[in-house]
Amino acid sequence: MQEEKPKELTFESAEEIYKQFLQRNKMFYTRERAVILETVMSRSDHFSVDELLFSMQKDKLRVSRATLYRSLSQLADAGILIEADFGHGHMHYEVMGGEPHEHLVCTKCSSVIEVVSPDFIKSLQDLAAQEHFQLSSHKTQVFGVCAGCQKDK
Amino acid sequence: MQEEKPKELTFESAEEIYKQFLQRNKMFYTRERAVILETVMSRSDHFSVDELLFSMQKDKLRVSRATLYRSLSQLADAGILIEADFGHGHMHYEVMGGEPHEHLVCTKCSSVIEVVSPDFIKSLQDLAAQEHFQLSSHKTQVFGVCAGCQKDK
DNA sequence: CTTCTTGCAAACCATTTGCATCATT
DNA sequence: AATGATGCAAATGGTTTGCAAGAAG
Repeated sequence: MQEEKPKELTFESAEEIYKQFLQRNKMFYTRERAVILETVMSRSDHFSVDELLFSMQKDKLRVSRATLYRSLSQLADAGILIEADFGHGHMHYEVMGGEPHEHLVCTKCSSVIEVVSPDFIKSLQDLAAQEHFQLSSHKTQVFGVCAGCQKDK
Repeated sequence: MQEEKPKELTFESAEEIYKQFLQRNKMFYTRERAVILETVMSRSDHFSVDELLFSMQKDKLRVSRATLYRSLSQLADAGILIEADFGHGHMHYEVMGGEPHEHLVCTKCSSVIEVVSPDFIKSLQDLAAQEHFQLSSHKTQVFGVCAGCQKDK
């Protein structure tokens, strides 16, 4: 019994999931979609569309902004990415998998603190279960003021 | 000992808070701001800017959309309103006070379920305390799929 | 009278979309 | 071939802002 680790999503497994998702929806696995998937899977942070686009341009990988928007949204539907709205005026994405965690978003300095808290997740699940509400995988954001910003009053 | 009820915010108390807030920031308590405060305090739901604007127009209360945006944002700063982003493409507001509750937001049908859960709030507070993070008053939104939408697969 | 506000219209900005061209099956 | 995807530029839609005219202190 050693399977308690959350399944890390590799490029290969994600590619398989994506291909099946596309097939199921009668869509093609194009060059652009492959490049985007690869780039996305190489990141371990939260990124915005613009950050991703710039980093791809730096690597001479050319995709249009429109295609990037379209693909990221699909990848979220396919369960490979998580969309997170930190209230910064644009979406952020992160690769699904890894330790379940929460985002503490500072409304003053905009920083995002990741917290792993099984207790909190348990109570969140209990809350959802009570209402027969099917949680979207850790999309919960907690807003407030971080320790640093409390000092600089 | 009968003071366990959360303080309900009346128009009068809110007006006092607002006036002090304005004074502190060298701003005026104008006719428009009074009308907006009054309208806002008469609501017990979550409302969008447009909903508020339309309901005011129906009552022959004329304020520009710009002023409404400016005032609602102030009222949130003053602690009279809470801004809630349900991911519907526009902000929602609700009057501060009343039972602390959470919002379960259905990502399929866009409905918002209010849940009062002291256990959850306790664990949220614990989480914040651990990180010396000062919670913004119940601004946490929980996303998922509501019971109804799980049936209509 | 000085300072702050309002309303209007224009600006903003992230995201979406129509369409002609091109790629995948 | 037939269907779906891409890139571009234009559209969308909520929110913000510059500014001239009007209220509050």
